[in-house]
Amino acid sequence: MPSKSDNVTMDAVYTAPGYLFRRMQQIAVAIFMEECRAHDLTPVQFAALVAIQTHPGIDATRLSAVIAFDRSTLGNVIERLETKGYIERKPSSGDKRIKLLYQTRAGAALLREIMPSVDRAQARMLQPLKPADRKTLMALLTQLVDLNNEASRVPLRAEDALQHLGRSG
Amino acid sequence: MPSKSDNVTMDAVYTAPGYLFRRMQQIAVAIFMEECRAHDLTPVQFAALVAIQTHPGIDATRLSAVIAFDRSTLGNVIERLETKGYIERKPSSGDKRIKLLYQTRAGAALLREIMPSVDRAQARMLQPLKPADRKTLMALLTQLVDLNNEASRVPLRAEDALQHLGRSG
DNA sequence: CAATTATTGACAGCATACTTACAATATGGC
DNA sequence: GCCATATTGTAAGTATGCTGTCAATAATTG
Repeated sequence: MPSKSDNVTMDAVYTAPGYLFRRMQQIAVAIFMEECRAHDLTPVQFAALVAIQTHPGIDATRLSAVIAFDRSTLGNVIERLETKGYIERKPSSGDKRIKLLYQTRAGAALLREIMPSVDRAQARMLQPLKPADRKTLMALLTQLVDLNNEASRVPLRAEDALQHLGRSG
Repeated sequence: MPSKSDNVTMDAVYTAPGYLFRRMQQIAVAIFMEECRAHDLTPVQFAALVAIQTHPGIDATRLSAVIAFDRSTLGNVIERLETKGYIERKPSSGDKRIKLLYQTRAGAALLREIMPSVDRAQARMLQPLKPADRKTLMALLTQLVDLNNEASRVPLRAEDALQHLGRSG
């Protein structure tokens, strides 16, 4: 606690949860990019590619809900994945507004190849902690993200994709 | 654990530390922006403003080390703070390359006014957890960020600013 | 069935975050 | 003092992440 109420110190930044979350995110991205450099795939593109593989024929709006991504941003991500040949966009026969997303053979191959690097990256992020502490941190973070889901601008809606699978074509 | 080794599920995304860190960062920024909407200041701009108040006459390179920010990004952040009238850039008498950063009266006033909102935002981020769990999470996260400091592209170097105070003019 | 409302994808704009490159300037060794 | 090297700020380019808006199309409702 600072001695004077109007004298802000750097502790107001360094001990703030928001600062630590941003810092950890920076570190996580740096480690991911370092491990996956050879595969030319960002963390976001990886998540999108996995989601498209898991939910073939999903559309962009539902994809954004499945990986808790902003829809506007996702458009560019999809475009990059398409340019690189990892996914395809096909018009829907039922709904002329939407474009269905499918993984290509190259996309599936890339995902197989990159998994070890991704696993290494994820392990490296937590490596400095003792195993028990890693579990504690992940448990608390999982809880917190879940309980704060509605606070983010793009809440996670993992179920929407399943609804979709039951209707479109 | 998936039953087939080549069949990736969304768990590969949802349980990955990197995904949780990104998600938590999204949530933290959303909460900060919501609480501080009236003050027209982003989390990054807030950190920069605090650092400039704490280290008057710091230059951009040292500032980037003090708040663990990319130097290129920081150029734009500084420009926005200057445009809004919260800081000033003055040439250094000793080194013609650098521009020294100072907080304006308006910047100091803004910082005073915004602190309650910032505190509220930081509290809200952790609120869903029990008090004991908040402490545990912050302690582990502080450790992890510190131990992973060198892994990020812009490691935190809090001391550099102090070195600077002892030489420039 | 027609009119309102909602959804979808695209786009423009702002703000981080990082990479590389560059010009101006400092600093070091010689 | 001169030259190789390093530092500083800036800019261009890429990639998220968000806010809006818009047109096309669907779905709903009177």
